[in-house]
Amino acid sequence: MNPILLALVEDDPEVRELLRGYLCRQPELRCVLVADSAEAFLAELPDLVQPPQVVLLDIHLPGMSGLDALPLIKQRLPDADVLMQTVFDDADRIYRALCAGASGYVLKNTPLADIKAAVLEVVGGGAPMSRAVARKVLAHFKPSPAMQSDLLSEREREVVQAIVDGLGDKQVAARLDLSVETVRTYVKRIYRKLQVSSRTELVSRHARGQL
Amino acid sequence: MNPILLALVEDDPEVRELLRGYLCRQPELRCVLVADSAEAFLAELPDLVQPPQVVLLDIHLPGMSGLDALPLIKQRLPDADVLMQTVFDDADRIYRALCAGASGYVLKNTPLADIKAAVLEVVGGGAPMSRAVARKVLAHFKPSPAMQSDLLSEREREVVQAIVDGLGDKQVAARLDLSVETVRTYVKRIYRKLQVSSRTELVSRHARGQL
DNA sequence: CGGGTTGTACCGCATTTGGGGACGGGCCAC
DNA sequence: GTGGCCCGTCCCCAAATGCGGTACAACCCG
Repeated sequence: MNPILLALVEDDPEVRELLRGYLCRQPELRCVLVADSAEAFLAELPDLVQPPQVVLLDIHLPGMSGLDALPLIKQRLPDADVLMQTVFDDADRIYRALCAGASGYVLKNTPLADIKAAVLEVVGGGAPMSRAVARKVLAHFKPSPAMQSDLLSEREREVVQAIVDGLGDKQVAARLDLSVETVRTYVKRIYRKLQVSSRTELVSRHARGQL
Repeated sequence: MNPILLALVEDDPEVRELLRGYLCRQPELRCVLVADSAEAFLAELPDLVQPPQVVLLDIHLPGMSGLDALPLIKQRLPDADVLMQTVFDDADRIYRALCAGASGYVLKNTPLADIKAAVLEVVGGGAPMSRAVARKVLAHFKPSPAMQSDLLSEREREVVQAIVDGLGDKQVAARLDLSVETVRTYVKRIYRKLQVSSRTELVSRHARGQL
C-alpha cells in the first residue's frame, strides 16, 4: 500500500507545524505540500511531481478563504478529496463547503489521531464529519420548521408538497382530487401564510430548508 | 450515567436475536423494546414505562416499511433518535429516511461493535453514517451532473442559479444586467436542455440534485 | 351560541410564464 | 471564410399564475 499523498493548508504556524509534525510521521501518509495560504497552495501545485490525493484545508485563511479556494482546488485536482478543517461549525459555512465539493468536514478541536483517521476514511470512500457537523448536515434534510409547525393545515401541507414536487395547479388538483379553483385558493392562502409571492420562491425556500 | 434506552425493530429472527444478544449485554445500553415489525413496535410503545431514546429501525420489514414507519415513530417519540439499519444504500432511500427525520444510517454489514458505537454517537449528538452513506449524503449537495457538465454554458448556469434562488424573470434580468427578453430566451433554452417544462420543475429537480 | 379555522368552489383581471420564431455580433474551428 | 455555437436582443400568442373578491358547509373552541 503506497502512502497517501497529503497536502496541508493552514495559516497558524503553530497548528500547521503540529499537524505536519504528527501527520508526516505516520507511515500511511506523506505530506507533499504544506502551505500557509490558499494562494501559496495553488501556486505551488504545478511544481509537484505527484499531486496530493487529500487536501486538509483550513477555512479561515489570510487572503482567499478556504471556501473560496475550494472550487479552484477541485478544478485543478478533480480527483482529490478536500477535507475542511476549521473551528467554524455554522450551518452556512458547512453548506457552502459541501456544495463546493468538500469530502469531509472536521472541526479544529479534533484530536490528531482522529484527523489521521479522517484522512484514511476519506480515501476509503467515506466522508468524515465531526459529530456536530454531521448533525447539521442531516438537519438540512429535515422538514422545515414552518412546514412542521401548525401554521399550515394538513391539507395545505399536501398542496405545498405537490408544488414542491414540481407540479402545476392542474396536476396538483389531479393528485389531490380537487378542483383547480380550489387548488388556486389553497395556493393563495399558503403564499400569505408563508410570506412568499411566487411558486418559485416557495420551492426555493423549501429546498433551502428556510421554510 | 444511566443506560441508554434502546428499541430494536428487525424482522429477521436471526439478525434480531444477534443484535439483542449483543446490544442488551452492553452495560451502557438497555433494550426496552424488541419488535419484528413496525406495527408491533408502535402497538407496544404505549405499554412502556420508559420510552426508548434510540430506535434501531430496519427498512425492509413485513407490512409497513421502516421508511413509512419513521414519520409515525418521530410523531410519537419526537425526542428519540432513529437509526436506520439496513442493507439498502441507494440514494433515494437514504434521502427519504433523512427527510423523515432519521438521525443516522448504518448498513447491515456493520460489525456489532460499530453499531453499538453508532448508538452511543447518536445520543452524543452525532449522526453516525456508514462510509458509503455519508458519501451519498454529501453527493447530494454537490453541483449536479447536468449543472457542471458542459451541457449548459456559463451564462446559462448563472441564469439557473438565479431562478433557483427564487427570482422572477425581471429580477433575474436585474441581477445579471440583461434584458428581460433575453432572460426569457435563456430560460427557454435551459428548459430544452434540461428537459423540464416549468420553473417549478427546474427548482425542484435542482433541489433534489437530479439535475 | 358566535366566531374562528378549514375545506371546497367559483369569478375576474393583470401579470408572468412557456413556446415559437427571428436577427446580429462575436468567437472558434474546420 | 464559412459554418456553427454562444450570447444578447426582440416580438407574438396562449396558457399558467398571482391577487382580489365571494360563498357555503363543517367543524372546533370558548
